Amino acid sequence: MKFILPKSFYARSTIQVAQDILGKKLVRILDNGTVLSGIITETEAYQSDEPACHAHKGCTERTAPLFGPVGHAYVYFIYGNYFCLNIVAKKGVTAGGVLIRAVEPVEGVEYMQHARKTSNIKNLTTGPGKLTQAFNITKNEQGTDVTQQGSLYIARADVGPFQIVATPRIGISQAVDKNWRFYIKNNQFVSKR
DNA sequence: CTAAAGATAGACT
DNA sequence: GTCTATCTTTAGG
Repeated sequence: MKFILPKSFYARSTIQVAQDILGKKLVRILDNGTVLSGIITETEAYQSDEPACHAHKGCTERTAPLFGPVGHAYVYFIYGNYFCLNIVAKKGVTAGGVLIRAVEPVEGVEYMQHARKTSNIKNLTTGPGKLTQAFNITKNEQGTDVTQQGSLYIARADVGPFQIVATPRIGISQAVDKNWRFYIKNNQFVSKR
């Protein structure tokens, strides 16, 4: 039985969602029917009222989904090589989203190993650019509604209790004093840097 | 039209 | 631990 997180889950403060989405399952259905899934282990919160967010300067063509309805995917290309996956989530701000930084592979591990060209399971999805490669997520997934069972969605997962750790975000030059990066304590599948 | 910077990963010292 | 490839997006003339 699948338990997809409803839109109301994302209609809360971005920071709240970033924490609550930890331990949930990211599911990806490929065109050929292959199922890929993983437990979300690391996230970051971004919202338009702070300078580190892409949407801070206003709505542009790239960031448009962040201003739209919650529960949609926001995918962008960075550094000429990598994609990053975000889920739109906000309340009380004009735009905001949760960056998925890392997941723990569950289903479709063989496909991920092929896509990532490595058999080291701890190197498959432990970073924003890595997980999009492993899950075959590209700009085609831009705007996908993750509250509906389609090619990409997020479901509740059967995981035990865990502790959440908050730290400063990674790879940004502004608002680094905010502890808006969250990950599951003692989980090996988080990006280390 | 031209230029500069960026929510990274991987290779190299 | 440090350095660079690489190209989309965005700002400015």
